[in-house]
Amino acid sequence: MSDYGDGNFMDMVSHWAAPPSPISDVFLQTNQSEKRSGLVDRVAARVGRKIPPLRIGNPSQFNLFRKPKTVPFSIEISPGLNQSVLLQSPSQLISPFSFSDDGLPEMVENPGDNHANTTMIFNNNVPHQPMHFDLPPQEDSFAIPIHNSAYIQCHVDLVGSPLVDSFESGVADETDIIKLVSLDDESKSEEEDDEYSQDEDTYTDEDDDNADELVVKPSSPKRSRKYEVSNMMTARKTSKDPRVILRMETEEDHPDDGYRWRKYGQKIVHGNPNPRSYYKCSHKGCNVKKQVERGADDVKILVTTYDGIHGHTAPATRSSSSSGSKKRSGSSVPDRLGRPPFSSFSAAQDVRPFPYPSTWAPQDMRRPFPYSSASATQDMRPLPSSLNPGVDMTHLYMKGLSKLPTLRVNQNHGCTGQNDEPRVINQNQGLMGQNYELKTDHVIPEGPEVYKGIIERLLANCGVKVDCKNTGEKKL
DNA sequence: CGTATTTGACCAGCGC
DNA sequence: GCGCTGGTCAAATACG
Repeated sequence: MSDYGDGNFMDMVSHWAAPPSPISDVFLQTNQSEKRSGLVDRVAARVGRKIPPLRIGNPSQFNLFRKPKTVPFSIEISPGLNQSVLLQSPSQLISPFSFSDDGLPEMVENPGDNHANTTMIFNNNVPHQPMHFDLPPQEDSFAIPIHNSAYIQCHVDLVGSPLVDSFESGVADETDIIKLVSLDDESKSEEEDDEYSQDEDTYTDEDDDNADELVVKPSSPKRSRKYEVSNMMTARKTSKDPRVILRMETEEDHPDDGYRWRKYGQKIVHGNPNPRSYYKCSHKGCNVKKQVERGADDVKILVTTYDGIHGHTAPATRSSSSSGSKKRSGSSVPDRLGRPPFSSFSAAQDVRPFPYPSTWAPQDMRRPFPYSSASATQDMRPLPSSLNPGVDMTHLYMKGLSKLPTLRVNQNHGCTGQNDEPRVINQNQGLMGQNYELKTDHVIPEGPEVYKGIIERLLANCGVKVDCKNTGEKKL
């Protein structure tokens, strides 16, 4: 990817908006880029640092994302925007399948907000039509292995002055930057670059031959690529279930998402020294699976891939949801670094070098590791993350909500059992970005709701309607 | 003893 | 057909 240099947000914005394109035009037309310009400065001033640039996935980071034919789209979320924001403002979640008739997102401002607060409203009434949209130039792109996938990158910086806690009322979206990223595999991306440098017309996409597959076809020069994306519903060829990929920065190897999982396998996959763990939902009859692995280049990043939708409610108790184990994955014991059990968001930890031996190259890449990535007590890998190892999705949710003035609520709601921090909720903003009356009995979504909300809204933005009720059915 | 994890083996898909 | 790879199975093992 291009280097956004000093991390200045405007570098990214200009980079993004530079080539004339439908999306960039929209941005410019709505003057949002200008507003954001000021926003960035204000936010940066508040947090005492520059807004980090959007990160475009490093193709070498996740071998998970290598297969070119399985590239739908990618969404990256800037620091300060996490799962909770998706729940609060799902309209911010962009899908290339959710554009209006002209293929463009409709930009609006949230009402009742003095700050520039751009969200995107999509017209989902455009089924099964090829859509054209321009994407920001990608110099690093990567593939997601299954069609109908969403990719979320959540940076959760809890060190020092947590970004999400640094904002004032009503500015929940100031740094909520979502970026569509075209996906492709590393090698192909490189090839594209070469070809673009020569003659864009020479580009051919092997996926073009497959009408059933989602096609992300560059058809314009590198700096202003136009992509054609077939409808998602017809793109679903190889995946039976919707797949959502979550990327988040956390030390915990198996963050609690509210469901109980049984680990059934672990394997080293090509291109990633970190093992991938395979989990199945422990609920009887539920076929939801997930894969958890660390990024190849950045072990701070935990990549969780969910396959399918739970057709049941989450277990009543969440304490056992983390791997479902009694102790192995629990955080009540010192972690692999010998650190004390998780109790709260803590100060920064030293960044530690990742101690994989450089010469380590097992003949059989499958199971060279004597540890389980899902077992914090057994997995002795030090992780160079500064995050507290006990962060789970509920915590992320809470941290996200805490962007706005906080309100103590009944701690019985969504108690994780992992810390005693008072639960806080967003006073001013509801789940849909609407203003709420101040209430004191808001139920804080628990892990299942967080997870479900993310999944549902991801899929909803992809044009997939999901029914997560107890019927066990799902509508696609 | 029940439950969950570990891990070697196996299978299927894909590319050559 | 063969090898590679990702995904899964299931017996052994670990733990409370």
